[in-house]
Amino acid sequence: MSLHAPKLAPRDCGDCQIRHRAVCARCDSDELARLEEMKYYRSFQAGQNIVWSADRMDFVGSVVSGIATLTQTMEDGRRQMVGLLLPSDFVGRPGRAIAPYDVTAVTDLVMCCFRRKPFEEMMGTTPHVAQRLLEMTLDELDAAREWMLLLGRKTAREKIASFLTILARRESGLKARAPKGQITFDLPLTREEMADYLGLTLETVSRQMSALKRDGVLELEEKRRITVPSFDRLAEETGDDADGGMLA
Amino acid sequence: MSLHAPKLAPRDCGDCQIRHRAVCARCDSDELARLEEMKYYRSFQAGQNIVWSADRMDFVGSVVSGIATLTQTMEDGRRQMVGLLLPSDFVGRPGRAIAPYDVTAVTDLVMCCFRRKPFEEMMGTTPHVAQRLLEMTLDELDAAREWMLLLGRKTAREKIASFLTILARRESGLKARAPKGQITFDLPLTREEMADYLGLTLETVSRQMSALKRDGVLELEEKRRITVPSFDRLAEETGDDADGGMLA
DNA sequence: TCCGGTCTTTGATCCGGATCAAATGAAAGG
DNA sequence: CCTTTCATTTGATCCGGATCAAAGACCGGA
Repeated sequence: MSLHAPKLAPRDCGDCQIRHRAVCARCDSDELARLEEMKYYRSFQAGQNIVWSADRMDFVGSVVSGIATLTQTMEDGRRQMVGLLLPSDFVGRPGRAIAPYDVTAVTDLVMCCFRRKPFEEMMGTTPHVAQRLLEMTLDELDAAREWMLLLGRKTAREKIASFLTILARRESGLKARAPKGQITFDLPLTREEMADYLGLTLETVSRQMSALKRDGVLELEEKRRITVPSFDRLAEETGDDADGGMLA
Repeated sequence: MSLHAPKLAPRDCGDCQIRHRAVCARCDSDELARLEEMKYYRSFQAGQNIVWSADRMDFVGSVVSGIATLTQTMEDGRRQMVGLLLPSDFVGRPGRAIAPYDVTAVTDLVMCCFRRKPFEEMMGTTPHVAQRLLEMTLDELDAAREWMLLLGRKTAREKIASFLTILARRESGLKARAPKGQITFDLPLTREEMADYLGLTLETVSRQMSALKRDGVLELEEKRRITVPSFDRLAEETGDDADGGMLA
């Protein structure tokens, strides 16, 4: 709930870059200045809920650091993660007050926010901001549909491999289509959270991780730190065609 | 491929209403006239492919009559439907030339189309069109995420019930939240297509339909014509909370 | 009317992943 | 250092839905 002032001068700080890239790649300096005035920071603790399903969500923004998830839950407690927010990802629904899912910080998290109403007003006067948001939403929709294929048709092993492929790709340079060679990265999620993302149980996730390790597809120094000796070898396990799945 | 002239005067025809509702709820008459000039019609036969995955898609538009599907396919033939297009639904990706899925007519189909390029240009000059498209895309995204919950966590019986609930709701007045009493409608899809939508096999779909019939949740006069004696009874089977799942 | 094809139902069996259960490991606090 | 707690691994068993197989049901065409 607390509002945090940026720690660096606006024009220099990395956060602004992120905000700028996420929201508008083409703002002129006037618009940039208006965005600059509007923005504020919010911090959340690991495990803290940011928005509850069916609650009002009066801001939009992007993740500066940390990880957040979008989840849907059934009455009896069955959960399905429907989105994973990594640094530079955008959250929020311009034009929508109510989110149909929970947003939760899974690690300590800092977000760069804009109040929804004034942001929407700016959207009405600067057409390319609306177009940029449309682009981002289409990207999310593509990702969601790719995920539907995973949830509906892939085996447990393919699901794990697909998930790790996305993380590995993200780690080795933003959006690099098919990274080469060895990649090391941290797992941001517990086995249970991975299970919720992949439509599995935590035991199955654990077993399949062990199996992939046994088969030399990955190495686990610590439980949450992964090395993939060969990205291509991992990608073969996803069931996607060779050029690599998550095409946007 | 053929272009079809509208059968009625533009201002009177039902197609225009559909197009108008789908694309822009707030056009003034100048913009309406521009849209009117741009639009054309295309017909497709049942089973015909409209766009292939990874092919260019040089138009956007809305379904006038008939049913189309969006599907993703893995190399080995596993298929997952990622969208179902009913009359008045919008298709197309302004700003995107390439679709990452197949679009297929499952019945004979008529679409009201606009060429993508000029449509995009109009989007740039009339901000509320971009906003309208953003709204529609957010709706699709919500639906996709709801579907992720279904694919990842629901039982076969719940999947079928959820699917029928959507059709029943759609049948009894567009977007009516929770229709009352008895509803009769046609199944637009074969058992196999339903299976591809729900992440099941056609045998499981058939068995669960039989089970729901045996339990009095639905009646099957013909194989593809369904009567739901009580919408609420059906909704109970979906696993969603009482107010009815697919909240937008 | 019969025939061939497609869609659908139903039965029998199998298997991948869920469930139940227990042990191990690793970090946090007294 | 020991206890507590939580994440993870691993084992044993079960079950829902997949797979394999066969038999209707329906339709259009000869």
